[in-house]
Amino acid sequence: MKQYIEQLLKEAITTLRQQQQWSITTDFPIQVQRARERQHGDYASNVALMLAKQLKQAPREIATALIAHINTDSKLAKVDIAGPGFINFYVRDELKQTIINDILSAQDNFGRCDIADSKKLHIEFVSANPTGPMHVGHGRHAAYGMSVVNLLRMIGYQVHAEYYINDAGRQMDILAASVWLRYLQQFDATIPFPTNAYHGDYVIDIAKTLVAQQQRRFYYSPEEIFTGLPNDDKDNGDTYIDALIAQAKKLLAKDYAEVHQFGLQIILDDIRQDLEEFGVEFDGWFSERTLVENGKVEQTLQQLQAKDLLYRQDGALWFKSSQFGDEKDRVFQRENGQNTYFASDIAYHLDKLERGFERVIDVLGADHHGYVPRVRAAMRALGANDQQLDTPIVQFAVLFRGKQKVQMSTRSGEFVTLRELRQEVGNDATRFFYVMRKVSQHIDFDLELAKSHSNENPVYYVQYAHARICSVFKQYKQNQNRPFERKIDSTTLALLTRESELALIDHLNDYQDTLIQAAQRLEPCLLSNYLRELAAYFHSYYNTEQFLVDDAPLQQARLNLITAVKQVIANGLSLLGVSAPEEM
RNA sequence: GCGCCUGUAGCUCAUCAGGAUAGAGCAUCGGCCUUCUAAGCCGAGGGUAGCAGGUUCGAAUCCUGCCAGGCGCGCCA
Repeated sequence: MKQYIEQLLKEAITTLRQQQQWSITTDFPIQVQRARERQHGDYASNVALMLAKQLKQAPREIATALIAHINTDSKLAKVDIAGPGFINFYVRDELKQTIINDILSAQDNFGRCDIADSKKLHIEFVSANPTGPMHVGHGRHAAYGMSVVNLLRMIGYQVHAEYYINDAGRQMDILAASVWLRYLQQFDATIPFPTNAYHGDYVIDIAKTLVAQQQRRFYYSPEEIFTGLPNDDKDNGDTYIDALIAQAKKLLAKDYAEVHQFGLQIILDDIRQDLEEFGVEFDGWFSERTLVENGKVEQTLQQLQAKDLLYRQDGALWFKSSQFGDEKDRVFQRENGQNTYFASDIAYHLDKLERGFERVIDVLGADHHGYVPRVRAAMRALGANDQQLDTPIVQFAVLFRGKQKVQMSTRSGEFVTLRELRQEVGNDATRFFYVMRKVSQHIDFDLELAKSHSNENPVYYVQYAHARICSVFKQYKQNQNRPFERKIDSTTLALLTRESELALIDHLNDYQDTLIQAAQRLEPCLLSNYLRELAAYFHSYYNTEQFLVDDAPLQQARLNLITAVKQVIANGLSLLGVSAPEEM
């Protein structure tokens, strides 16, 4: 409808330009918005106000001229001028009411369109280091990313959702060393555990499993391990743990990879299962290590070298990212000959484009926002168009217990896992809560509050509307013999004339626009807000009108209206990964 | 110091790419269950939109400066 009105305005302007020589720029953005107040009609446009300056005419005059050239047809009841020069459009009720039939016939697919023209899109999210279980910070990424994926699919994108596994870096070596040390402790409890190793209990569990499977196969005596190492790690934890890793690699030799892989696999399986239970599913799991092993990183290096974009300084190999908008150059290869994480990430982004994706989205955490310019720089340097890349930044979800901020660090083992959060609050409330706010908003999540007042979570408000509608139909089935007719004719629909009914119908008409907006702006919160409003209109309707009335046609009309509402609630919630319960 | 994000009712947040009278929930107060689920509805109070300028017919929204909070600024990932 919005698009339709925009078209009408466009045509009117074109006509006026031809007839009266309106000298205005050709590509004039025409804004049509939903009118905020009912008395202002259904849609409003500010074109006249926008054109006033260019045309040097009073906005109301311009509006009058435009209205005279608008082809009002069967869709519009009235077009008029209001206030300083807004043009208000009133859509015929008959037309609005047809949305009910549209919803009832499209059902689960209601709202779907293909304005994205089936373009191939790659989205990467979560991609947490597989060094420990998912915590509540990752949860926000998972919930947000999955909802965005669902929304993008609704508007026609062919989406490939991917999890990038950082299985090649130093963090993974620290994990491997941590597992090994915990394993050794099973045989000799006096073996010290470094400050900078991974302290979480899950590492001990992994180590115990390793003992059960391999017995003493990876055991070395403390003398063998600690001779030559610094006495403790108090002064320089990083140097100490690196020395320990080197020692592990030396002693375990080929077995090191096995210990490394063992820890990685268990954690990755856990992450996968956790996400799956949370309703978050990826189409691909992409290993950083494969990029190294199949030479993609090396190829990238050569490409950069061929373009003379690498230079050596202080023993390291630097990429001239500052030539492409980054604030300074970045290290590609370290002095010790190892490639940086950034190196494989360039190769990864190149690989995404080579796979034929026309649009690439990296969902990043607020702590990685500084990373964006260098990725863009790399893309541009290698001849790609960085306009294809979107990088929504997810702000932190900070947990509170009462007034106390919960510190979180995977390394120290102090964190609330996503699993714990899900168990305490429930999947539905957790998913909804995470996407209720704009991604650019920090969220303060008070655990005590979430647990004690979980019924106050807005998700229940929306779900309750759905359950209430289901309950009406249970009642209906008990009292009526004839089956419920889902489709209805325009005469019956015309019976829906109450204020609360028209408000609901208007809101149903906005569903698709909401999906499009939410998908294009990568903001699922627009959908969650929409659903809360829809539920509010419904609850209000529920309290003012009776659905199961004696007047059969009216009952028919109302039951169809609420069926449509139920369908839209279910559709919207499912895009957010939230269930629509039949009773509560 | 530099960069990114944020600042709206007592609290948590909306305000749909600059629009018409800034709205919800929680909390407070007052109503509504012999009729479809009261996890609901109706109503009241509560606002200098951080502060100060600027652009505009029009600013919570855009620009500048300042203040406050979060996050970055590694040959970590």
